[in-house]
Amino acid sequence: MHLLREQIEKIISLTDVEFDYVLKHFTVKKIKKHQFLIQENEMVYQDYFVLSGFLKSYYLNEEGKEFILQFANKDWWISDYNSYFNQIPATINVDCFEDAEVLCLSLENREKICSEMHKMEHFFRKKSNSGYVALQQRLLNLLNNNPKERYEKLVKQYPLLLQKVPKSLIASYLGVSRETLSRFNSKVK
Amino acid sequence: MHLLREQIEKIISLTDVEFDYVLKHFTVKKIKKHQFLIQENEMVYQDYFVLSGFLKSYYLNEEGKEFILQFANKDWWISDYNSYFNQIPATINVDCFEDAEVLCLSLENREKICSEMHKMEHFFRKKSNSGYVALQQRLLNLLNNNPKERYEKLVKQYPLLLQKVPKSLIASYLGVSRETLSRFNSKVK
DNA sequence: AGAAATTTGTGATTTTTATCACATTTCAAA
DNA sequence: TTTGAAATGTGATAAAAATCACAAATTTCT
Repeated sequence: MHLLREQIEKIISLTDVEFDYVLKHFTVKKIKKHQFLIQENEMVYQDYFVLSGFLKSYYLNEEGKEFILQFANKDWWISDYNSYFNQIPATINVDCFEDAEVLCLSLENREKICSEMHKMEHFFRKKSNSGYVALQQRLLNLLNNNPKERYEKLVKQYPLLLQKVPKSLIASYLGVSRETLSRFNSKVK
Repeated sequence: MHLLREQIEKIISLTDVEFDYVLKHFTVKKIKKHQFLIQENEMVYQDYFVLSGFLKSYYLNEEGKEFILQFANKDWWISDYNSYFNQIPATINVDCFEDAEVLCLSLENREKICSEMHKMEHFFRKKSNSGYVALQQRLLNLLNNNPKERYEKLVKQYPLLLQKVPKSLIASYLGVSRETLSRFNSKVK
């Protein structure tokens, strides 16, 4: 079954016709490594559903230091949601670090299918609720745990991430310097 | 106009009859200072919309250290959303630090009005989206800025909060020790 | 395959912030 | 109004993590 349909049907059920109709509101895009989907200061017209590959969203501060907001592979959504929802220029970047294929959903199309299909509005509400809860967990983890504990939790939760993603990016996701993170591996008690 | 209606009508419009119907799904509750709305390990049956007073949600770690997730006064919603949405025991606490009056919305009633009124599902989706974006901003602020910068941003964004809320709670919201935060006031060069 | 670029590991040092200790002030309740 | 409890300020010290510097390893590109 289509990856997107699988995700949607975890929350609501759709007939073939309905799913085809939903899918018609997406466009497909292929991106190569190092290519940008979203760049700072530009408008954000799409939310992206990842079919394959690996992407990241990140903020670049004044000194050029990178802070990872999110990684996304198969079955994840990624965008600059502040810019997308509020139609203001992006403050974060989204780029590809492993050739990817994504489905693009414009804000107009999102609102269109939400207003035409109550079920789909329900789906997106549920997704948003889950996203909120997940972000809150991450915030709490950041406040409550020290870098080593955060790293260990991440390893436990997403062991495969460590294979795919350079350590320096993991560090910037966890809010630690790459050197500090590197020392955790050697000093494994 | 009713405080809740005002908030809802910023996103959708309701007739008097419709609003009354929505409101019927809430119950009113008055709480006194130091009273709990949600306690760790207990089930969370309600989401709370604040009519007046001041509440906070926080996580208590093993050593008894408190991490503030959220403050809430008039016009804000507060709960343990992970527990509420997923019907699992609470991991955070919500208590009152200034006598308050809240509207309580059970998960069943929330889902009921969402399924009966497409408009209300739309409202809650939009609220959830905004909440997600706000949390993401806070996360980024935490990753990117040092304690002093975080404090200054907070003062700028919510100047009145500083009057109402003890400094030690502000510190724990910002993820800093109260001593470090206290030194910012003196050393305002 | 070989060169160049990127990523990673590790020591030495500095900086930042937490922690501990205690005095002072403010607040709340009897 | 007194009395105890909370909250706040501040110094001294300790601990954690960042930064800097450079070598080694790995990946990527041609």
